[in-house]
Amino acid sequence: MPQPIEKKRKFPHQKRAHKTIDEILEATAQLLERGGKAGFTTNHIARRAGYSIGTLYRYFPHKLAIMREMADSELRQQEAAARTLLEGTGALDADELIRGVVRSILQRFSRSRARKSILSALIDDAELVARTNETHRRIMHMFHTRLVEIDPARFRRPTEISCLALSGALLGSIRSTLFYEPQSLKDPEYERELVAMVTHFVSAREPT
Amino acid sequence: MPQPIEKKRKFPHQKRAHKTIDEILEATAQLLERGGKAGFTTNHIARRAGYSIGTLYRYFPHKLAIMREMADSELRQQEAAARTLLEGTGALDADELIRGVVRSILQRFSRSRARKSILSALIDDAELVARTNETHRRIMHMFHTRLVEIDPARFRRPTEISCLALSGALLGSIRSTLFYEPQSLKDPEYERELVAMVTHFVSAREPT
Amino acid sequence: MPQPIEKKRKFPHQKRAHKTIDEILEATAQLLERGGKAGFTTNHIARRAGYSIGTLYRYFPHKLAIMREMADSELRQQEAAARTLLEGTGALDADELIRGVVRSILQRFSRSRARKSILSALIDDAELVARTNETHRRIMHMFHTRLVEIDPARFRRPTEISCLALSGALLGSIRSTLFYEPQSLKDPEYERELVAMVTHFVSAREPT
Amino acid sequence: MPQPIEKKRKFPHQKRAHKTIDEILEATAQLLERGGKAGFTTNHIARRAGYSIGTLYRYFPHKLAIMREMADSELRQQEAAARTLLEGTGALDADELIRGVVRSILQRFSRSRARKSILSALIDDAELVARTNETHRRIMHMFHTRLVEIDPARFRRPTEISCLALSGALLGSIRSTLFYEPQSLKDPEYERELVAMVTHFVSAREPT
DNA sequence: AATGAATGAGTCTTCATTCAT
DNA sequence: TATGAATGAAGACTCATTCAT
Repeated sequence: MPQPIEKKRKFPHQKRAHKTIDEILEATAQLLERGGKAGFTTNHIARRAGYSIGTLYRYFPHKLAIMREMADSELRQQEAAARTLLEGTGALDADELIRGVVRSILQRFSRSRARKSILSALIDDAELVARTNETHRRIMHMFHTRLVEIDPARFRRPTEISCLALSGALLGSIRSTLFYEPQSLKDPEYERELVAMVTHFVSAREPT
Repeated sequence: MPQPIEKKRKFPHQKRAHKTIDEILEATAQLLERGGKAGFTTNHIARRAGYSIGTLYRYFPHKLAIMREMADSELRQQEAAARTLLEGTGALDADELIRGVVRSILQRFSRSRARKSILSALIDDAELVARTNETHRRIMHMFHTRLVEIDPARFRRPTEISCLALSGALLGSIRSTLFYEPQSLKDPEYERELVAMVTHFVSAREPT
Repeated sequence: MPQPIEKKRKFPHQKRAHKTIDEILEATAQLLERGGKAGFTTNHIARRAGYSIGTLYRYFPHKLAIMREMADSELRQQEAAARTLLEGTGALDADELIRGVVRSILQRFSRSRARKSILSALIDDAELVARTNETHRRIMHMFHTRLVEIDPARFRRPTEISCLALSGALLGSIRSTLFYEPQSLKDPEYERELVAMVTHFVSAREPT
Repeated sequence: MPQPIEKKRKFPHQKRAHKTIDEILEATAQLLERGGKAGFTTNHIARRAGYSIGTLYRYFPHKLAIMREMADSELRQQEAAARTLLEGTGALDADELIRGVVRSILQRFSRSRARKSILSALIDDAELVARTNETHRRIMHMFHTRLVEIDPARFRRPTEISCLALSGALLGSIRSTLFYEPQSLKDPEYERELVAMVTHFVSAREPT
């Protein structure tokens, strides 16, 4: 899957277009869900969405654009969920917040089996990988900053690198578990492990 | 110990086969290193290895088998490196050991850019993903066990799930950094972050 | 006089159809002018003309019909220009007339870069090629006949074949220059070459 | 037909390769001959050549390359024929030489009906058009120069522009006749017309 | 055993044309 | 009458794999 230049597709008056686009994205997710990247072709997507291949290309300039839209949508949802959590919990204490974050991410991943395939599809597209990591890092930064606000003595200050390491660790752990032992994603012990890891990670370090 | 794959690995060695197989694997690695998945075809591999495509198919039944052999070889090396570290450092204290582990993994990843492509190329193969995760978990278990031996009071006991979480976190963080900010892999601060994370992860937990 | 094509051209004019048809033809010409055959699609034509693709197909049964109408219109203009030249210059001497013809054709070609694309787009259509050649031959015949009227002693009589050869030579030379060295089209020396060629061609031959 | 970048195809030991290539080119010519550009697809070419589409792409990096090879081969033959004529006729007088040139070109065109389609296929490819025109111009220059050698008093000196005009006129006339009235190509009167045209064209001009 | 020419199913993408609204 | 969403046949090109030599 190369990365052609973006072309313009003029969109009709956003009404029925949205429906078609959503159906195409839905079909893409379904297709990715079963079978992964095998058989993941534009023709299959179109067929499953109930449209012709021509229609698919009316709304997306190329295959990669479909995946990008999926991923962007996912990232938007993740960021929105993070903000909601942060705003709705002004009163929460730090531990509850940490638990909330971990749980929120875990739920998101254990809910949709498609994510797994999306992730694997993503991996070919450098731009998407970058966008994803950047978003995750930003979310982690938001949380970590909030924790410091809540209890400046207990938590260390976030840095670029600490957020990189943390988001990588948290998401990476979830990702590999998703592939390897998806059922563990719902195991309370697994959640506890992650919470502990995050907690220690963001805590102020005693000089070693 | 490379051998023709999926021929039930009859005997340990098969004379000159070794050499050919190694050269094919080497060519595969090189090809993946520059160019990633683009242009990564069986014909290219054969050509670069200095053999004909027909010869390549004498030693590997299909492309996936080459990838699997590569990955297996990599995993074998990783496990061997881990054992060496563990054995050669009987006298090391716990902190040194942790630092040694992290450093060893970091070096392995920052050395070869090929791993990145290999990772993405392999992610489609469920069996390989499983094998990889299993190995990493086993390695983590070995280390964690050793730590407990060194200082039973300071470290908690490893569990299946804790090793899963830890290996996912450690490797996942490195993986996403590799894709997103490969230069950070050599940043001492990044190493410190990982060391701290691992240290806390394996430490006995104070009641929260 | 554009009309819906291949509907047997019932009546000379059909109210507002004229305007739409002209706009479509104009859009076609513009599109061909920039970009040539690349991106030259019915949808682009319709969009640029400010109509929907459906509307375009109300006025033209298929893409080829648009091209034909364009070409026909061009031929009609060429023939009209030729007649104007012939009528308006009753007093001109023969050499002036020849120069006038050559200059008129050259100007027509160097004015619009679209002709180049039109030419190449039409070359597949045997009927159009025939129509074009026939028209050019007819025009040449008109001129040659007039020259004989002006000075029967100096000029030989036109024949079917001589007009074919002459129109082919004149237009062919211009055509290849248009493709290969368009700037030469405005070079006075080039014009002189053509004038000389035509002059000799239509002159009475001394016995060789 | 876009113009992708040339890729490299490593050629096997020129033995059987040549055969396959020739068969592909032959099939291309045949296909172009009947049906012109309609149905002129890579798959058709391969099928007609008796090979699979994959084989075709083993020898040609893309469709355009096939046509370029055809055209180049044609041009090479034309130039070779011209040189042969020039060398073999050191003793010929000027008129015989002119007649020889015209006749040689006419024969070449009336022999192969494929040329017609090649020409039309060519027209999309700016590079080929340029190459073709350049070759024709060069050939004309060779002839014109020789004529001056034979009889410096009778013939004017060739210039860049005169050769452009002449080759355009000669080939252009033939081209349009080929499309429009191919049978005239064998008409002695048509040949005489062309000979006269060329003769006058290269003759020294009396001051007008 | 080695070679590499040949295969062809499968992939993405385009675009003229139709037709329900 | 106008619209534009939808269609789908068709085309260029790739690449894992086979097999005659």
